[in-house]
Amino acid sequence: MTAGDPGGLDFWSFVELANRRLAEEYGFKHQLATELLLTLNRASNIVTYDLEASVHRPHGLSWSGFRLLFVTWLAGPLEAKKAAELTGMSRAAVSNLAKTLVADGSLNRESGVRDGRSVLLSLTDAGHRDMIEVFREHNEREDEWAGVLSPEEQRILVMLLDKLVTSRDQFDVRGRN
Amino acid sequence: MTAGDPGGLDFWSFVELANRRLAEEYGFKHQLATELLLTLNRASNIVTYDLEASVHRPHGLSWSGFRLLFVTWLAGPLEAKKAAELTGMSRAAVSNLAKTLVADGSLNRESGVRDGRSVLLSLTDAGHRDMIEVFREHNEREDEWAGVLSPEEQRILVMLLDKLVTSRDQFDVRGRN
DNA sequence: TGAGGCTAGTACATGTATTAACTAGTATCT
DNA sequence: AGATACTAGTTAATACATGTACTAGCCTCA
Repeated sequence: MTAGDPGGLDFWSFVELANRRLAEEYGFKHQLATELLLTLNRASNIVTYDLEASVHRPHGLSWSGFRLLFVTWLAGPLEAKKAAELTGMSRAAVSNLAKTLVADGSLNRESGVRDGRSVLLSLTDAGHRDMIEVFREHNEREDEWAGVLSPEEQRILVMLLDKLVTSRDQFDVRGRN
Repeated sequence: MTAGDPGGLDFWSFVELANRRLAEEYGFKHQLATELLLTLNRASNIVTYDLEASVHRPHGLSWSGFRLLFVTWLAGPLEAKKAAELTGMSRAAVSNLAKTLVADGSLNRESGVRDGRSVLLSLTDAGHRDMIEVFREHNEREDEWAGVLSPEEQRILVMLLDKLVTSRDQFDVRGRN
């Protein structure tokens, strides 16, 4: 083995090991960047997985399904395209998801009047009732997560994450269709 | 429409609108937590998607494929289970992915000697060469992303993200199998 | 030593994402 | 008005992750 016994590695000792080898053996330079993106990715995955498993699946919703209903709930009836932008999904994903949510009875889909191509999404009454309940649980869970940071820390974190993604106009970023 | 014309909504005005309605119309309390998790999720998705589209897909790798090869590269030959822990995937995902990466010729899979149930993953020579090149591009791209924050800000961000996920022992978090 | 329980990995069915190709409606420009 | 280009949405093929159920190997302890 080149890296010693990896049996006891946890995430942080892996990051440390990785950074050391990347720098010393291969001469890569941007270690802090690697560490940052690894940590960002991991934090998001852990939190998302927990919310989906503990809140949404028990209500028969996928994480994506929740996100789509959430923006539809709060941003009023909106076009599928807008929903895709706000949720960060592709238009095709919204189209597919909408189909199942309509079948489940939580979403309405009607053609737009101004633009005949567009589709307006809105919640059904049942969908609205469900969202209030699901979001109640979701919000409690979110608070448990966020609560390990002070409000000040939370604000800093939001600010830094925002800065990270909004400054991306500085280079050519690949986004979804 | 209950929410006014949503046509001009971008992510941040949506968050603002959502928070206002959640608080005023429905009486939900943990707005900062909602904002934090929405922002975290979004930042991670945007950065990940960009890296995958601009670096990994052109090399014929999925994001997950890259992650698996990455930990295998740096943490030496390791058991599939360990790889699952480090990448945050399920064991089944590692098993499936390994199958395709072995077929692609970048990964070796051999049975463990100590434990006959386990499987040891390691890079082939070709896989090793590929990783060096792919990671070079990956690391440059990471640096472009991280570079919009000062090193000090990057460190704070890493620290806060770490605090967020490592304090989770305080409550019962759902993790993958 | 052998029964029961545990663990690593895999196969399968399912769900859901992606891209690319397509349809149909809209906008523009002459 | 008509040709052309563009845009919204859907569909189809494909990729991949999940949970569940299973197999096979290990461990313990009586």
